[in-house]
Amino acid sequence: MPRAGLSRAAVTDIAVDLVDSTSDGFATLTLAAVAARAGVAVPSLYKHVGSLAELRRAVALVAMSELLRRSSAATVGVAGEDALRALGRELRAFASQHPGLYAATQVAPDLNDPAALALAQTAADTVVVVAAVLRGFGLPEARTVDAVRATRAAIHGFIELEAHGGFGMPDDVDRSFEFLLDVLVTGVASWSTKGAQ
Amino acid sequence: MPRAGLSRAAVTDIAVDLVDSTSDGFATLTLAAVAARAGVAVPSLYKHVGSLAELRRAVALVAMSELLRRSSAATVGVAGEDALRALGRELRAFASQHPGLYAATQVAPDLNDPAALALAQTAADTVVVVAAVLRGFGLPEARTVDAVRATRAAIHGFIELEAHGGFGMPDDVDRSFEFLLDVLVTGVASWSTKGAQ
DNA sequence: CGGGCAAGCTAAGTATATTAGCTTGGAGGC
DNA sequence: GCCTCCAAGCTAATATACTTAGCTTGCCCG
Repeated sequence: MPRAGLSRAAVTDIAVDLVDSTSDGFATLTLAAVAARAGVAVPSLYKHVGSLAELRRAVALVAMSELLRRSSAATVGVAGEDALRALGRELRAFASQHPGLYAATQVAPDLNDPAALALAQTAADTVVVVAAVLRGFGLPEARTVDAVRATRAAIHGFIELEAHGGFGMPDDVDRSFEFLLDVLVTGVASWSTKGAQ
Repeated sequence: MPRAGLSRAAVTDIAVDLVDSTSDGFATLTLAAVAARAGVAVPSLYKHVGSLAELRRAVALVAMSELLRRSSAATVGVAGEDALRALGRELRAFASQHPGLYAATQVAPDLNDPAALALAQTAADTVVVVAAVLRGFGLPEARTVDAVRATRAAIHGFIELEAHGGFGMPDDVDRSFEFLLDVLVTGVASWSTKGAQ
């Protein structure tokens, strides 16, 4: 029988596809599903991947990289309020189009894993994008970290609640998200002026 | 051998204890652990509980009830900005003191489960508390739903990121949370005046 | 004191990850 | 062109889950 010709990258690709194919794909990812898709017995996967947890972190890295790419792309050449709104809308769009991958980006980077460095680095890079977006608001240096955290929290929380059916009747969720962006813009801007006094 | 004298409530109590004893207790809850604690074989639990999923929803109901109780208690007799801040701090404190139970409150209420009604109702009640808190801001009627969602999203997102180690260096997370509350208060207040014009 | 029911049990089936050890396809050296 | 060797595959086995089926028996109620 011919060999499948797998590799770590090929296995990760399959896992990414599976995760991306359903909304809770990341939580329900199994080696059995990956092996079936690869046309291989389950233990064979261990030739390419150390464990299910490691595979999940590999998927997380792919997902986080895509999140970073889209965040950057959506905010180049835009500044201040417009950039913040664009970032928020892009993140929500990504989560809506790829709920499984968005869930994967929330994995806690495990240390003592070689790929953990790359994952932690990519995660840090996405935070840098948020910080860059907020730079246009002229916040006092000491408040930048706070503003980054507040921005991430607000957008992530909205995405999370929306994805998990946390909003009862769908009273026009788009408008609610725009409201959230308004609150963020107004709130952050107010701090920037306060701090400037 | 004497009987353990279990009941649905007793089993749920044990599960709640287990969930509450570790930070990721809800995700790692197993029937094996519950049975061990109860001094009973695993299949015996099915005399009291339909499935692991149902038990998790029972735990979710307990957790959500406690969240509702504390939310209400923290905001009675307070109004406007103070109420919003008190609500936020209380939710974060609850999540910090009972991370397992907080995670349980995020379970999606499953329909076609008798207990689902109670869970959905309790969840709705907590939303009512948020709505009541925001009433003091004099928002236009049409924006109330948006403001409730933005408030829940911001606070929940912060708690989630904090719990999952999403904040790199702990630059004083308390201050960041206060910043978030400032942003919320300012942002929501601005909308209330805008809407009044 | 006896009947019956529900609370417990064991046994078995399914699904999952993981480890150990074997087999062999196929590329690279001679 | 053949042979060697290694890694990519395999089967077998272990461990941990949930769940169902069917049996046994403790114990309440009449």
